[in-house]
Amino acid sequence: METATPEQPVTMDEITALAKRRGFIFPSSDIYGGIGGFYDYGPLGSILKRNVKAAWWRENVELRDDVVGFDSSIIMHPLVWKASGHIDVFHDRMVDCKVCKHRFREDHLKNKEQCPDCGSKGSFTEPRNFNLMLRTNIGPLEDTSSTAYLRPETAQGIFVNFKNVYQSARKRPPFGIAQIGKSFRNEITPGNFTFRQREFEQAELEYFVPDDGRDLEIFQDWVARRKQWYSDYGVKSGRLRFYELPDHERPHYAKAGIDVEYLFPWGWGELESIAHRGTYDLDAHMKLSGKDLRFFNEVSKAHYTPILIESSAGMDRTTLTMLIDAYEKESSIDPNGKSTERVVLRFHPKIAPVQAAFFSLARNKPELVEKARSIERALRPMFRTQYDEGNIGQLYRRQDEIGTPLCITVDYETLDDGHVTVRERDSMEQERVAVDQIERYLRERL
RNA sequence: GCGGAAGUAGCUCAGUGGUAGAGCAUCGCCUUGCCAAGGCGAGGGUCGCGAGUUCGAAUCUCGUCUUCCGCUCCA
Repeated sequence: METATPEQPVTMDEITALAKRRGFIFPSSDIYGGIGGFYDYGPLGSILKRNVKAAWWRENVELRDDVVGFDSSIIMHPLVWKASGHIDVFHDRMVDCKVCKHRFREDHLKNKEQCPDCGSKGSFTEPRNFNLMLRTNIGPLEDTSSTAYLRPETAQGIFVNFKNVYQSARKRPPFGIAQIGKSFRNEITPGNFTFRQREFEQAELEYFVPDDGRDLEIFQDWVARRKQWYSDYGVKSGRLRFYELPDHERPHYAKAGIDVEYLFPWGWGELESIAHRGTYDLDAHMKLSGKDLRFFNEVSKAHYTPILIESSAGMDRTTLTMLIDAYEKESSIDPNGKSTERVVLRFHPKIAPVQAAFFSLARNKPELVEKARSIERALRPMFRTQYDEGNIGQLYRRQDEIGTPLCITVDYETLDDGHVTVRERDSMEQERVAVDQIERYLRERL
């Protein structure tokens, strides 16, 4: 069990408990005992994740004239995975040593009879296939000719549509193609809540660069953009690092690579990988498909394969990061001298599942209830709102725990002076605002 | 995959062979009325699942599944 540290005082127990209690994330198929590596997003979690994805899409597609969006199918032609190398890489034949229980790739063993770790002879199991791609069958016959794979990454859908996209969108390098979608991997050991799942969602941007020597500059520019994005959405800088991959951790064709990592309660974990991939991916598809995916350089009068700068971010991991990073537990002493605790999620207003909650100070006074409900109803088209009623202290705490930035309360005076109380989540400070100004007030703050 | 631990209400747990419980949470009513946990009431569990032993199993036995921790594996 991980321990709380000054840098990351939250424990995963607190996060998973809150996630379930408030309806962010549940184990998949809960009533059947769950299924390892799969999770479901509840009413609040589904909005949170949607908001995270929308924030990524807004920044990397909508606000850029050099990036276009894309959405490819999950199942593709099996040859796609042949060209990408996934069928070979993800198809390792593994043997286990029955004595020391260690597992090895068969093709990595120098001596097929002797275990390199414990020296036992003849202790290996029969080689078994470890296919990390999830498999299915196309058509009703379950024979090998119909085997297909659920994509282990979304990127290949972009590569194989590369020509369709740039021709129809009339783009030439430098330009990017972005996609958010589900991917699947038969992870041997899923774990750490939604961090390592067998079904997960990726946001990938494939940026195609001309052969004019600006590839490393564009790579660095992208890293800076991503830094800014995490910072804009309030991820604490002390819990975020950009790990530069040394030569031996990168593929031979890659000139640079950076992992974006977050300090999770169990340690540093990868959120996103930013990679210089050279011409590797397009070359591979050109070779297997026989299609020409090159451009013509008008200056050098030569054909060239665009260089690829890839950014691949895990949306479930980013959502989990937002949940963990926003989590704070405050202890204070109330006026009666009693120690009291407050759990608050300090979400950025753009990703908070509920942006503004509206209360009636009394639930058994119909005129207050109706007033609060009608204000909430009027603002619902503009903001993510919620109506609630009851003990005011409880209402505030409940909204704190789901990260609602602003609470608006209708009280007895509202009926006389037309003002409501607005209470801010982080400072807990209150101010009176005229009802006819409330929309403008929220617009400035959310 | 290996080792260890744990599965009883939404949550935290009590209950060691004899009619399934508590606190919190949820819902309703009352009360209070700006920073939670005042009153009354209600709903909610084939005790993870399956066999076995027994007159009788949450409890004993076996199997199985799931989760967590550590290792292993893995980008």
